[in-house]
Amino acid sequence: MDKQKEILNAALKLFVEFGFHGTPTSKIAKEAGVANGTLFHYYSTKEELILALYKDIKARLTSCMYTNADKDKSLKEIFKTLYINTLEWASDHKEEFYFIQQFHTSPFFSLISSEEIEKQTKPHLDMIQQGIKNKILKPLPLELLFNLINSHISGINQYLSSANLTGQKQKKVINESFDLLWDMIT
Amino acid sequence: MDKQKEILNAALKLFVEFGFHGTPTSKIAKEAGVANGTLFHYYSTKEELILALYKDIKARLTSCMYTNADKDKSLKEIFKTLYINTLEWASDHKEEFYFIQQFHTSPFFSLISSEEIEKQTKPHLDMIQQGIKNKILKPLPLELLFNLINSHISGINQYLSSANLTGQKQKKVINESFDLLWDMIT
DNA sequence: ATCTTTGTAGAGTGATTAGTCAATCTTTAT
DNA sequence: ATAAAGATTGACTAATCACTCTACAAAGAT
Repeated sequence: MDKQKEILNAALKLFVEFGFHGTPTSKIAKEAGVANGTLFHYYSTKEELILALYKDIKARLTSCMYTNADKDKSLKEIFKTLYINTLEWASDHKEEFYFIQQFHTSPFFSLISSEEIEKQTKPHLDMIQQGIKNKILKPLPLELLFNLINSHISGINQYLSSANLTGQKQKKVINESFDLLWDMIT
Repeated sequence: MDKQKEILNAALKLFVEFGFHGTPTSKIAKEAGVANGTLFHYYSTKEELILALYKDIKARLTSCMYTNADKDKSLKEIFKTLYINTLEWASDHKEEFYFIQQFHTSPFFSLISSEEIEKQTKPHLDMIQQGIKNKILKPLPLELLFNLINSHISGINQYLSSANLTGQKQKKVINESFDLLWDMIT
């Protein structure tokens, strides 16, 4: 077992349950089954651990999000693939997805450089811009469309989390809610 | 000046900036211009203060939200009034609105009883149900529509927060985004 | 085999924190 | 005017926390 990963796993679990400052590093170490000092061997401060955890989770989400989003597909198909991938990842990684939201409304979010944020959002903004240029998407402000899509996904995820549906029904909701979104922005 | 209100104001400001556990009660007292003990005179624990602040802000939002939402108006008009009121309140009370989101993705949210939550959401769910019954809204699951509307508002608010528009343009965005939402759910 | 680097441990530390308490001040009721 | 109740203070405390430090073990390189 990789102790560093154990630390990240433990931190995720505890942060989601007790919050960032509500989780002492000592408890993280204990939950991970490592000594106190080991945690600080990998992450020299608690803040560094939090940021590393965020980046790790974000990277895993991004990676999963783009699977099967082949460039030869139509824009709508690509959009839909990203949409479905995101919601299914969220459903399979509830703690991780919750952590991202928790992080975004925490003081730690301001520690992420604007370049880092841009690097993450740029591909999506580019896609949207392309959609507008090709007259597929409505000629609304880029950021507005972006926020609309993101919050729509977040809303559907909240619904799926609260209503415990079977895999079949969940897929149906994801598919139909995509159409709602697509109709709204095209 | 009411010291209790000063404490809530200071707590709001600091919680938004530094997070719940990142803000010591001593700093709240100092920011509020009161002694340490005074804070604990009004709120016997920090947790109690956090919950009181949430309930206070939520009550103010709810109160503002329903102004001019007269019952003789059509459902669409009522929906639109609530929509606009919420977004304008959010724009005029950025810290408060941010605090609500921060609270919802914090461990403290689980301390709000389900009755309290239901009391807050019931009126909205009832309105949606009425809309479905009257065949105005699409026959989608109640909770789905509810989450869709909420997250739509949250998305528009995020856009308005980042794009610093003039009052005029902001009103235009609010109005037009309502139409997008309304078309989606009807 | 020996040296170097890296990983791991856990007791220890100084600073910080939520909450207490006894003393004073202010307001209200009679 | 006086008593009772409530408000305010700030020093104090016991607990907790992030982080350090020294010692030791494991692994890799030469």
